[in-house]
Amino acid sequence: MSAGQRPGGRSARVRAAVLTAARGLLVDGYAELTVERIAQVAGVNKTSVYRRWTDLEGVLGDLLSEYASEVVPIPDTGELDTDLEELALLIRRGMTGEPGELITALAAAAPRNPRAAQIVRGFFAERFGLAEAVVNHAVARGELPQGTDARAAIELLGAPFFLRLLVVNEPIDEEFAQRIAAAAAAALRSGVFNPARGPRPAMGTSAAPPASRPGRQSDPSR
Amino acid sequence: MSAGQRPGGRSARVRAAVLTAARGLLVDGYAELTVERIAQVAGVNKTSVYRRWTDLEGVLGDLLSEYASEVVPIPDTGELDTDLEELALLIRRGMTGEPGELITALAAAAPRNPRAAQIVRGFFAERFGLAEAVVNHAVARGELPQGTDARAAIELLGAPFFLRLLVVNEPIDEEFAQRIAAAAAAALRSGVFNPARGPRPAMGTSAAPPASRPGRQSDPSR
DNA sequence: CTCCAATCGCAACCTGTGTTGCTTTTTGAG
DNA sequence: CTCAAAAAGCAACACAGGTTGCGATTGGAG
Repeated sequence: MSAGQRPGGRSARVRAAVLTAARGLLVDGYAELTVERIAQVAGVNKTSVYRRWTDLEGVLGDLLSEYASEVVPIPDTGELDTDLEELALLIRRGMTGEPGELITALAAAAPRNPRAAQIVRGFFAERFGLAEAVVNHAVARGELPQGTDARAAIELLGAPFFLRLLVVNEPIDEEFAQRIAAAAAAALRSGVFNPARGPRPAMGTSAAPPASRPGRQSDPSR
Repeated sequence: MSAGQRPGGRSARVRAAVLTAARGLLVDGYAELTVERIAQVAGVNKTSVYRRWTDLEGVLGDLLSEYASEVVPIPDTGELDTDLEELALLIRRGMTGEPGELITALAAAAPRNPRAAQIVRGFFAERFGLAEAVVNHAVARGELPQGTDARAAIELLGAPFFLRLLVVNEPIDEEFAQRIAAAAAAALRSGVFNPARGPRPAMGTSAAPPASRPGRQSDPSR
């Protein structure tokens, strides 16, 4: 066996040039981003880009995987509230600036591009999985009951960032992050994510009638 | 000088045909959706579509505005928890099936298409605004303190649905909706959404400063 | 019923994305 | 240094999305 791939000099140079160019163009927004322009800026022929990455989204995926390989320091301050706050601030940093653009672009491509969808899904599956440690530590510490649904809690914590980034397009500042963290902490402590109680919060009064549809408007019209 | 627009017979027929065709194609997913195909299915020339709607996203926007004009019965059961649960189930219904595809498509187009972004933003600004009533009612009822940030609470409630719809692509079932509602209720009661800052026990309600207009924020920084 | 403007259909055309076949350069083992 | 394979460059092309100009239809006021 001989002659496998060959990531030697030029190939590496082309690859680096393309990724750098893509990164540079990305800050001008996804709207301006196109394979041809990337190739042009990189001083490379567009066929090279298409052959190596297939797609614009392939290039973006490569960029994202650089972030994915960065080690994120999952907070472990010894207390749930501060851990959650640190985590929220971390998420915030990963959602603003360049990585934010990257996520936006890939998320936008996802509905039309299965590979892009896969990339996004995989990335956040991993990230969320790591973040669950914050909740699990609190469980181990006795701050939260055993069996707390860490995944659901992390989803609750992360979701508002996506809402602002992808839909509402409002600024994501530190105060916002802090408030989300506090909300997640409150939800966690309320026992909502405890499998034993089910979705019922059981705060005060259990006077709610057991009717399946307690409200008055149940409108099947559509 | 007369003759304004003319939404008479044929125009109306074309419009209806296009929207129906778009709706029909949408269920096969956004990936299959294109102006040319819509025109073809509608039995209409593509130029007609482009002239009237400019864009594929324009057509989608029209479809969405049909939903927007539907009256949504904001829950008012007399209790915060059940109101939130009803609301969450309502959101769930608006996120699954056809409207879900519609939202997905428009959100995906948004980063490249300012008009699409505007449509999505406007739609949810209105919807969220209506939903705030649930929180405000609870405030009026004394279940929550004056000045509770209804908007933030509704964002917290809605966000997880978007996360699942747009990035993680996981099923959005009723149990999920119920749990999110419970989490939002817990966060609300914890006082996280009070302007006073810091978690306070709810229900207390005495130290409310004499704000001139209850539940009205004059300057949401823009 | 008549007639004009609004609207639609049609066909040609422009543009940018992505593909293909082939040539040229580069790499790295022998 | 030599040379075969790998990768990049180049140019022509295919094709879908979108635009434009013009003639044909149609709606509705008079």
